[in-house]
Parts: sequence; C-alpha cells; structure tokens
Amino acid sequence: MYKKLTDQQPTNHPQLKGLRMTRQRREVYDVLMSHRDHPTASEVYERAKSNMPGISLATVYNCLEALVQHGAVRQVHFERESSRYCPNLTAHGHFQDEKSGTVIDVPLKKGASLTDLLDLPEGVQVNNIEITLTGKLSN
Amino acid sequence: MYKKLTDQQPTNHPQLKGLRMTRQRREVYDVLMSHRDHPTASEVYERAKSNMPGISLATVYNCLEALVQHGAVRQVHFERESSRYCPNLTAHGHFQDEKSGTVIDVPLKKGASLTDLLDLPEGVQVNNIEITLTGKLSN
DNA sequence: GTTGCACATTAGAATCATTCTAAATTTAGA
DNA sequence: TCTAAATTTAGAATGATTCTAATGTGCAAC
Repeated sequence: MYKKLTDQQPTNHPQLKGLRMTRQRREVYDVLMSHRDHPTASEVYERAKSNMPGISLATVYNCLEALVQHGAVRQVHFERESSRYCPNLTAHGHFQDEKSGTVIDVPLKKGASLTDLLDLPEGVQVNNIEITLTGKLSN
Repeated sequence: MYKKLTDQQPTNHPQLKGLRMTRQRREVYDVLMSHRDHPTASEVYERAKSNMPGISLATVYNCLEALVQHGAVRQVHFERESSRYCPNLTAHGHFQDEKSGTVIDVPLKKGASLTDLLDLPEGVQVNNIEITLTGKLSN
C-alpha cells in the first residue's frame, strides 16, 4: 500500500529526484499514487483540497505539469476530453468504457514491443507513445 | 489522383453511402481526400472557403462530425491539440514531429495485430483505437 | 542557522477549440 | 412539385487550460 509522502521525511521516491519539492507537489503526487485511477486535473484538485484546503486549481495544473515534465507521472488523453493522469510508468495503453468513462490500464504482453507492430520510417526518434482504446466493458 | 466529388454525378464513394449528401459535406470530404495531410477543422474551413466562400466554421464542424460518425473519416488527437482528420481508413497510427507539428501515417506491419501486443481483459469490446507517437523527425 | 533569490503559488482574467441556439434554408422521397 | 425532416448559419455560450502579476517559499551557499 502506498505511504503518503507527507508521512515521510524526506521525500524518497526516485521519480521525484531533482524536482524541487513543495507541499503542493507532494500533495498532488500523493493523490495520484494513492488512488491510481486516472483522475482529471479537477478531480485531483477536489481530492487535494480535502488535505490541503487552500490549494488552488492553477497550482494543481502547475504541479501536474511539473510531474509530467519530470517523468514522474504520465498524461492520458481520450479524444479531446480533459487530460487524465497516470502514475504507472511501465509501458501500457489505456481503455475507456464509453458508458461510464472508467479508464483502465492495458498492459503490453510480455516481450511485446511496439516496434514489432509499427512500420516506422527511418530516422524518427520517438519520445512518447499513447495507445488508447475505447469501447464497451461488458460485465 | 483524387477526382473531386463536385466534378461527379452523383457521389459514388462507397464510404458515403447512406449519408445525406449536401454541397457542404461534399466540399469538406473533397478537402480531406485531395490533400490527405491531417488538417484541423480550422484548416479544413480555410481550404473549403476557397471553393465555397459562404461555408461557415460551424458547418465544417458539423460535416466533419457527420463524416466521422459515418466512418468515412477518422479523428486523430495529439494531447489536447485541435482534432485532426484523416481519410485513411486502414489500420494505422500517427506520428507527430514536435518541432513542425507535421503528422504522418504510421502503417502497421504486415500481418501484425494489436491483439498480439495488448493484454486485454476478458469481455471488452473495442470500438476504436488510437496509436499516437510524438518525437523528432531527424533529417 | 540565516539569507537571498530563483522558482512556486495564487486568484482571477484571458484564451481558444468546440458546442449550442434558434431561425432560415435545403435535401430527398412521396 | 410539395413537405417534413435534416442541415446550415452567425453568433453566443461553454469549459478546459493557460496567462498575469503580485505574494510566498525551498534550498544552496554562506
């Protein structure tokens, strides 16, 4: 189970090394690590407020961006819906149920690699990949 | 080379069967088929205006949506940038160059299938897939 | 431990892609 | 040709995100 950074002295997550740590960034990171669903910025904001009532939405956006830039968290996009945030750093895709909006991680099969699948032209350097599926979760 | 629908009587593209055809939808479809890059709605609007000066942006949005719903055209998304439109109906992904914003199609390797790659849970029905890559086009 | 300052936070305004509204027009079938 | 239903249109509305500029703070250097 995830132990809040705010319970620790000091922050010891390798993903956060080199990132200037503020109370707000800690809180936002805690929110993402402890729920591990795929909240939007507004949802992170709502959750963060319960521990830190004074935090602002702009700050939540700023913190999320800092965490993403730093590689501690990933952004997930479905169409042009609000960005969602995912602390799972392994290679995986995302599935969204059309009815409920629920998002789940979709792991890559063992040993599988995207380069086996895609016919990439010469000389492209890929920095980021998103694999997003939508459909019905029937059960 | 693509022959404009407006030069033909009547519309004979199988992708458009069952879609009520208006001058505006024809024009929007022509724009997409004849350029085959990945224009945004505003870019489609600009191009459409050169043939049909009175067309409105709202109509371009409506037409694009009708074409997408109909399966004649696909939407492509990078982060939360404006939606782009792609008339290539084969299974493929998209790569965007970070510097120029240019988008190119990335075909799947022959015989490759996403189900070979992804570990999908039981009982999901996938209706749509987007594979988007970003990075540097170095040449 | 203190200090300084580059970087963060904040509230509210601004932006901008997209959708909505409601009136006028057009399509396609009878 | 006629009609109903669908489409087009201009402009307003929406909503996620970014910007602004004033205030506050982490942390490296002393």
